[in-house]
Amino acid sequence: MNIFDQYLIRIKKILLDLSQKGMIELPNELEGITAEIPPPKFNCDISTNVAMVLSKINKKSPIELAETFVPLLKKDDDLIKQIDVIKPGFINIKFKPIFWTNFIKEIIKNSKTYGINTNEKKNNYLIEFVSANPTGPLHVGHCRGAILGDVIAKLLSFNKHKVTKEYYVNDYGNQIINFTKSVYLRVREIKFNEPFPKDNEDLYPGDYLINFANNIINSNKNMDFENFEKISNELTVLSTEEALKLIKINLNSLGIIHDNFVSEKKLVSNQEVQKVIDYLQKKNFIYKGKIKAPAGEDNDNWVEREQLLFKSTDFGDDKDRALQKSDGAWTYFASDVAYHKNKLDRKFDYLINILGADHAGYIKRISSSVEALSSSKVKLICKVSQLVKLIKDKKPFKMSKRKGDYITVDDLINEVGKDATRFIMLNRSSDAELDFDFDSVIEKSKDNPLYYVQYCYARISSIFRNLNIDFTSNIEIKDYNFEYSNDEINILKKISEWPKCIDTSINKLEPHRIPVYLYELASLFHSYWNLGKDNPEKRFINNEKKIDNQKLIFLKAISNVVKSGMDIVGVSTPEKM
RNA sequence: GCGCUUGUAGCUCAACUGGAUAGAGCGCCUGACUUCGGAUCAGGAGGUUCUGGGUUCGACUCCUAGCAGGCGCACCA
Repeated sequence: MNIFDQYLIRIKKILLDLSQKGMIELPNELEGITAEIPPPKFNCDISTNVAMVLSKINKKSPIELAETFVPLLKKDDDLIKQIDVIKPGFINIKFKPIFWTNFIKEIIKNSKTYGINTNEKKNNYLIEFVSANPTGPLHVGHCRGAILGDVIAKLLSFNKHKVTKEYYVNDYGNQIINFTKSVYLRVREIKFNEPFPKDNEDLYPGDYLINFANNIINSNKNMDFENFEKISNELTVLSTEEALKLIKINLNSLGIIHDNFVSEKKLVSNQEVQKVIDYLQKKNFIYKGKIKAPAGEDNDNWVEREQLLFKSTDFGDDKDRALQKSDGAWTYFASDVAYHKNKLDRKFDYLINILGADHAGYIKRISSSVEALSSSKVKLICKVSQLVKLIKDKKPFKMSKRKGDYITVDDLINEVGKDATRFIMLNRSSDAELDFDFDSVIEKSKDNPLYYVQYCYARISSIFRNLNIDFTSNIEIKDYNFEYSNDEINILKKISEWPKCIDTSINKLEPHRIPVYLYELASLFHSYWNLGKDNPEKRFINNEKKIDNQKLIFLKAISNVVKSGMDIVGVSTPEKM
């Protein structure tokens, strides 16, 4: 029920008809022709650029061309009140009120599916996000990408695509060795009273390691904690398990649940890395060579080494990338290539990765590897979530792991709450840096757009409460013999944009459009609500304490869309606030 | 030095895959509560969309050359 698509299809049909009759020239592709939402000032419901797009190829002025389309559009369509041709060549369509009665009838009947693009092919998606190192709790920096990934997944699911949410666990490599050592030293601190070396930069200083150590000691009474060499493998497993447990709790408090956790270590031990290297070697994407130092930096201690390299420059990367360290261990990149081979083997239609801004430089090489592995058949879509700039006391707040003064997901949820965190982190484009003003979010929560949208839903719910009508049940209206006023049609128009909003959000993977849309819808609703102050006719509940059918489903239609939208964002819609 | 990315009202941000006279919130000014919930609403002021060129019927959007901020540029992950 996307009215813009419906009319676009109708327009294209008219064009093909005309072209068959030889009355018009068409380009090979009709892509540029659109049915759009007109700016509010034009007092129309749908506009199309068809005449302007076709003007050149037909050697006619857009206005002239538009005039020939108008009667054809009007023909056999008695829902159209008026069609205007405006300045540059737009064709503006205005519907009769009965159109909107039909419209609301349709979307109430299909309230569960309204907004879903039913014409679109349904695909199988894999989305990898968060994938933070299993060395400690999540902090605010992880939050934005986590929410971005989760909402993209929700969006795709809403549109009936199949989605698998995955977390890649980097439980292999130097970081993990350092992490395990750190846990071990905390164990020694507890058991043998040896102070933890605070000044060693390789170690993880956070106090949470004390908890990890305690948990490990308590549940492994028979372990020989005296001898690190003996227990290091087991301790690594136990330590990363502790960290993952904490990370999962953090994710949960954000409302995020992954379907799979894929272990890097397992990929290595299953020889999957070795296999993928062999595979790429056969395809000539791997050679032994040296990497040059980057220009313009102090490279005094740069050592050129001959090592195994992947030819990512074949795909536009600025240098080839190392796969193996000098001690023979695989680089992070090598096992990630194996991981992506693993993804490809599972036959998804699309692979999506959500990365933090600090890993943006990594995109070229990993997407190169996917191209090489899939013979360019599968494209890896990488979405970067830009940094969150924390503001505290009106000043930027720098997090420092070493000092331990960083804000964790826990802190954030406790102070701001899950819903506000999700809504605010999502309320703007992920391409732009985000100012997250801690104080203003906490203190002046009234200014929070989340509450503005929730309040709209709560107000509608309060009407149902006052009328003793079950808000959550479906409403059946038999008599649709009514027409909506201009104020109401304004809101219905906004509701008609909902499927378009979903479409664009998915096609561009820009979920921030959802909260932005919801805010606009809520704003129209609040305006309408306040009209009732001066004009009792505009109130929902009349003097007899009853409500007209047309107003009842009008409210229902609005609340349905708000609910769908808030579900996608992953925040609650309380009936009372 | 190179790569990626951002630059829109005083501040924080939108702008529907290139559409029309660029929109919101905050802040500032003026107004609306014996109300279906004021966590709301109505109105006002505020713009050379960083700069210069180009493509186009049409550019905040695309190309190009700059400027400014952010991120990255080892065998870290």
